[in-house]
Amino acid sequence: MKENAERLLKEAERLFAERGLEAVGIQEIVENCDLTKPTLYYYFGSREGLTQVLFRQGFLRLNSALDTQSVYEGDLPTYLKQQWKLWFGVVEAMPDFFRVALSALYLPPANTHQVQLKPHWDRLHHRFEELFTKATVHYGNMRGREHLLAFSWLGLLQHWTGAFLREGGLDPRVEDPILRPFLYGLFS
Amino acid sequence: MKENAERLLKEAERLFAERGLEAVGIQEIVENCDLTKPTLYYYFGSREGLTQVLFRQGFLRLNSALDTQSVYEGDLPTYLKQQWKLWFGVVEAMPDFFRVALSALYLPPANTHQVQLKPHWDRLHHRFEELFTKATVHYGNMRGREHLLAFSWLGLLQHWTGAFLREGGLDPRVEDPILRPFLYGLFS
DNA sequence: TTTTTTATATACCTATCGGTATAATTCATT
DNA sequence: AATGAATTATACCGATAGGTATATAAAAAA
Repeated sequence: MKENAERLLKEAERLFAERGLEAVGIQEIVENCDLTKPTLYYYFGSREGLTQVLFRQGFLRLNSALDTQSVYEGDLPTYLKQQWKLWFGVVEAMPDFFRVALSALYLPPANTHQVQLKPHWDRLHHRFEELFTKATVHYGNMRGREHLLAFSWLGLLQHWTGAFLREGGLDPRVEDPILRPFLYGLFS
Repeated sequence: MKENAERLLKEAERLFAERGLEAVGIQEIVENCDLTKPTLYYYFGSREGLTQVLFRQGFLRLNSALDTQSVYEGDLPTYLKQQWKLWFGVVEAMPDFFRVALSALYLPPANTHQVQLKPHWDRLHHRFEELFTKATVHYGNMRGREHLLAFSWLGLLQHWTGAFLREGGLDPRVEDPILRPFLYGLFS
């Protein structure tokens, strides 16, 4: 990607993270980059095109990071703990992206940004669901709850990502008291 | 409150819930009520005044509903289950309000609507924290975790409220698998 | 070197935003 | 009936929104 396109994308992400997706205009983005509107429209076509690229890149990086984890092999608690660490590693690496991605989490279905972001969150949910489905081979009692478990797991990650972003980090001592009840829930 | 003021408030809530707080203009609100802008400004002073009244009324009603629960008396799991039911009773009674209140949950701290809504969510968190603090009398092992537990409990409610609003309700059969791990977490 | 493609700027478009000065209307009180 | 307050409408404000027609500059290809 060309340098100015990246600068625009980076600055847009920064501003969106700072004040919200709908509170930042195109004008301000290009001004902060010492560029003009036609340049942004040359690269991204429209405002939606800009946010679309932003979301796609961010979730691609998140998914790639999760992909680095070796395949699940029978020890689900350990696997999830690793995934937790992996997740928050990415949050720490690109906090602005998560601020933006989270900001649209509960937007109404008819909202433009929700329309753009939902597929990405859904893919994550699907990914988790597949994990829990695979795990039913070893944890048969989970059968029939894969969807619910994936949704709860995603909720846990989202909720504590919000906390991470507000407080600039997560006290490592809370990891255990957070994860333990969820892991317990897998077996009961 | 005067009739037209209530109509405006109700219509604003509906539109905000449908498309998001920042995607709806004053003009559209008043038009849908067959009124004009000066009328809205006569009653609410400004756009922020309108949303402020909206949030205040909604959270007042939520808190009032939670207040109907008798004081905690030593059986925390039962108390929380009741509170869960109470909460989702309110969600069902005023879904649009929760759509709006949730939509700003993860907005950046500098965002206007986040600024307006955060105090209300904080008050809820505070309320829950007090509950868990009281409960440490009977559940000493919770001591020192009151803040974390209140935050987790709030997160659980928010997450599943989102699900409720998307799907138009919550399968009562999921209540137990959701609550059980959290309640377990209280003791470990 | 000429031509073509890529990249950026100037200057403008229409629509809408939140908000208001002013006037008219409605309504209760006297 | 006259008065004064409460309520609503007409018509406007400046600012900014997203977006673009057109020209120009820079770089690559011929």
